[in-house]
Amino acid sequence: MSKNCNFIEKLREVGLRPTKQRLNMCEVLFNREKTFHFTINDLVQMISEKMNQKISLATVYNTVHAFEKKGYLKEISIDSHKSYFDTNTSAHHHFFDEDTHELIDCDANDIEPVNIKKNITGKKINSVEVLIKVASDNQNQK
Amino acid sequence: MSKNCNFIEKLREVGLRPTKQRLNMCEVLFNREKTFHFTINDLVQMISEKMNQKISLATVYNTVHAFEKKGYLKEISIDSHKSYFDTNTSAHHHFFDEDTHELIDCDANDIEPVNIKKNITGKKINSVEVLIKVASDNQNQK
DNA sequence: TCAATAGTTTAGAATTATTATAATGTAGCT
DNA sequence: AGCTACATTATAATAATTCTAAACTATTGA
Repeated sequence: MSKNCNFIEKLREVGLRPTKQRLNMCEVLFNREKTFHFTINDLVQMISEKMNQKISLATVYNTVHAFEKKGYLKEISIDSHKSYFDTNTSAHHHFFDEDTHELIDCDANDIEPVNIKKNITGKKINSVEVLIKVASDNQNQK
Repeated sequence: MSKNCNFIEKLREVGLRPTKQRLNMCEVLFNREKTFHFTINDLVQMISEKMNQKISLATVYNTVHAFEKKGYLKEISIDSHKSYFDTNTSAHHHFFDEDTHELIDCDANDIEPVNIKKNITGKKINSVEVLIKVASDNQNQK
């Protein structure tokens, strides 16, 4: 339950009220060792299970976006039909497994810093993201 | 009109029938100097103008996907709400202007080859894509 | 040249992901 | 306890995309 207190703190800090739903979301999202990648649908499922009752889709969308705006979650674009989110909000890159549709973090030393020689005049670089798509080695790959 | 013949050839080669609609799409897509980035909606607009009559959305979707499957177009994921396509199907990277929502090609020498030190066992790398998000330098950026 | 057929186009319906709405509920303050 | 502002909810609305089935057209071969 002490972690629960932490989540209450966390939510307060960013100006979100610690509601039952949000605390359950926190548990699912942040109470884990490793980075967690998910779609909204995944999350609705998992929270519902944890609460042992249905949570509204709208709540999950709203809250995920609130977390995102506050910098607790990061959106990742891989394919245009689904939004993936990442609990690791630091700058990092990804592998995407085209067979399983799974996202895997690269850590900083898996990949050398990307060296960009050109820049767009009057614009500043906000982010640099590398996406490495992988698939089964042997058989016919799509 | 000779370019039109080329397009007929091109389509035949990949097993697509050269219909009025597809030839107009070819004109819009491939009859240009520089790489072209577009969304389906952009394209419907432009083809309709060229034909001086409405083209069905479904036709554009079908044909874009046919071109994509045949390797004439490449899809690029930037934000999860829109699909962008690119007439440059070679491996290359992109700038995305968050102010104007414009995509800009990097050419090979704008960016040093990305050096990946980790690999996922049993998987082969299909593609490595870098997306550099840029926005106005001066004022408040989102 | 013409008809058969296999692939195409089309409008509109269906689907899916996401966002908006408006009523009801709840946290935090007094 | 009760007020107020913010949250949650079910449902409706919107947007992008895909499906469907009927009408159409390019190609082939008689």
